[in-house]
Amino acid sequence: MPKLGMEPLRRRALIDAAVAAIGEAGTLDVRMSDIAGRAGVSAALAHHYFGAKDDLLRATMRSLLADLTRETRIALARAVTPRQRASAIVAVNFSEPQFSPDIVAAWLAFYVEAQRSAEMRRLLGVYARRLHSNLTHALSALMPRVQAARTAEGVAALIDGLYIRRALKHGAPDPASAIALVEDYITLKLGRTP
Amino acid sequence: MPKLGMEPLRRRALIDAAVAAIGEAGTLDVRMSDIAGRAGVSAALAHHYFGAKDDLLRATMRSLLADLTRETRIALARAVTPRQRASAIVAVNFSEPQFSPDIVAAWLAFYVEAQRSAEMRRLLGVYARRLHSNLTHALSALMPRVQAARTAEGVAALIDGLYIRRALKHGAPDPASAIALVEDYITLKLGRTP
Amino acid sequence: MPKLGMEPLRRRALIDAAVAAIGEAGTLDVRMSDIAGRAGVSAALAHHYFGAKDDLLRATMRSLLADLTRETRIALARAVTPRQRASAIVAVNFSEPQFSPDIVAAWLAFYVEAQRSAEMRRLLGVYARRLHSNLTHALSALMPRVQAARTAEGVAALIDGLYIRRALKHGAPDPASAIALVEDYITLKLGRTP
Amino acid sequence: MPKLGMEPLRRRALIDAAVAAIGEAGTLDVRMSDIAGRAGVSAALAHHYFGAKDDLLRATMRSLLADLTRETRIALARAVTPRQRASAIVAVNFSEPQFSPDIVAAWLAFYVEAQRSAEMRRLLGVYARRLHSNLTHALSALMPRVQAARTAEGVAALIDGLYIRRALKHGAPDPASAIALVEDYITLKLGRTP
DNA sequence: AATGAATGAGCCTTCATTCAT
DNA sequence: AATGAATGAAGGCTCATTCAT
Repeated sequence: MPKLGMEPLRRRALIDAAVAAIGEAGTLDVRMSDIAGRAGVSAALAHHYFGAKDDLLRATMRSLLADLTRETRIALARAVTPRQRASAIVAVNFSEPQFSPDIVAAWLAFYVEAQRSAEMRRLLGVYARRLHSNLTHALSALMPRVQAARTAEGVAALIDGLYIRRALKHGAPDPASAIALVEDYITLKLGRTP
Repeated sequence: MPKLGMEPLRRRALIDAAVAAIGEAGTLDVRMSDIAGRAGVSAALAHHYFGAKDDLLRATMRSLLADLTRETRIALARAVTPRQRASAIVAVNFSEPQFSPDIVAAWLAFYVEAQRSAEMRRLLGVYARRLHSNLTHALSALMPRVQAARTAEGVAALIDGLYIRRALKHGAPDPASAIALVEDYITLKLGRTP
Repeated sequence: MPKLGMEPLRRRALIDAAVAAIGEAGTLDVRMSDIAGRAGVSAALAHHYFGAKDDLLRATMRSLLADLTRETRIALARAVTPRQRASAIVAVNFSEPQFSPDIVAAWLAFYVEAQRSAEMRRLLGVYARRLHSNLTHALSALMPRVQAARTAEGVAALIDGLYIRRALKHGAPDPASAIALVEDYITLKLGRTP
Repeated sequence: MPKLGMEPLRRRALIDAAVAAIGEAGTLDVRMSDIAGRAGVSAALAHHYFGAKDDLLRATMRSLLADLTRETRIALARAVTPRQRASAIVAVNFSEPQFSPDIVAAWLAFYVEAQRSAEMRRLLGVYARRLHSNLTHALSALMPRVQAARTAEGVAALIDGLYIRRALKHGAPDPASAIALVEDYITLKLGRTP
């Protein structure tokens, strides 16, 4: 009987290493051997478990999406009022580790890749629609539906903008002020103080 | 009898070709031979005029920045009131050809590269600070300086976010609705300020 | 409590799997893991029993040779007259499973490998000399020895040629017409000899 | 003006080098860098001119086929009687450089590859059909058409068989005795002494 | 007896860059 | 001024082989 059960551990380690490598480099253009090295294994093993580099990258992106989805679900479950639901969605996007420089940079790298890869585009599209849908749903209780959808777009754009600025350290928004900026926007749209 | 005065023409053609190639690919990871081919010359000539690929890329980015700077200067010169100045800055960022898909994608590509290249980071920093300064200056006539700076940050983030969403076709904002979104934000901030 | 007596079973299964894999691929360039998989075991086990890939291939070739040798011996034992002996040798080469596409393709693959491997060359040489010797011996009773040797060469060349054409499906000779072709050749040579 | 006109020279040199490398190795499994090295250039240049390894191999096979086709055409043009035409076809297949060990081994390697590559199979099929057609046509003037076709098959099989035996040095047929063997077969089928 | 785990070596391929003309 | 020719360096991927259990 050989050493057993390494596969899930290695897959996890390789995906984590990929996030770290991509986040640090700010691009998907990292070497398989770098990723593998960070995970403490050979490049050959990465290929053994994932096939080609693209497969590992796809798995990595799915992992990022899954993390965000899970965190969002948890945060939404805690929220009671519609306003709290909207705030919960915003908060998750700027919470640790989602808003850590590496994760943010990795997100940006996948965004860029989505311009070329249909699969990446599809995955990001799913996330974008869910974010929009969640926001619109929460805000619809507080304003007309059309207004809610429009506000959701503004919030989504703000989140993306703050992400890219975080990645580039332009005005390097810290989580608290990022949240404050978006909350302020929502509050203004609601037309009353929180 | 060599053709004289070709240098400026070739440099311009190569830079334009670089913008087109990068914009189409959505990344700086395009071949020198592709760029040169679009400009109708050989890759060797591109090296002759620019040295290394990095040099051509830097020149290309400077060109994008110069275009935006020039357009901004022109638009600001036309504006009379502070409110018009703010709107002018916003409008330029969403006017043709700045907000065309290729230009937007090229911007995004350079943003990403800035994570690695100090020179790119410096160039983008100059632009970011100028945008922020211009906005803050215009808005300071309409609200307290601290509020103005804060609003400028929001506007900048919105612009970046709308750019990335344009590049990815997430909600694919058209110029008019993008401008409306940002103008709405400014108007809200103004109305709430006093 | 390890299973006992598995070795001969595994070796046989692996050799059979090698023949099948090589025959299907038409080359020795098949993966150890493919061969092992066909035998229902891991690649590591194949190494355990055979050492290196080359060793397994050599054993596989010996197996093919042994099969052919055995069949030839049986067929020759049944033959009574010299003419029958010649026909028996021919018939064996085109009988099942010797002339089945996979076996034929495997033979061809080993032929090719013999250009590089001295051991393969030696093994094939033994078989070639025995074929020639058997044919010459049978035909010597019917024609002068020199003529018999020459005819044996023609028969051997025909057999090789029909094998390669079978492997490539050039004119895709079926067993019956292949035999007819070679028998016709022998008959012609016999009729002309006296 | 750069150094010009190297392309046809390099392509020719690379194809010749490929034939030599393949002929020596007895397989298509040779390194691009080996082929390029024999041609006195880098592997990168081979890719520059041919694209992928497969493309170079296809071009190499086409070259072998073209050589044989050309030689056959020349030889047929010289022949007067049908019997001479048949002999001419045979003679070409065993003439220099067609029957030189390297060329023969290269042919064999491509034969083997044809089991996997549809393109190779197609190319070889064209050649096989032309050989058969040429032979049948020549022999049809001397015997019934059905007999002629059957004899052509025998001749083709003999040629293939003698090629493979040449490649493997089994009985290592020299050109003269190879021709004699095939001519003898044709003569026997014609039913009369030459 | 048997295998999952793991890797080193090797090859194809790409591409920026240089050079001679 | 311009380019075809040419290459070195680098990265992805495959596969036989070894090892610990």
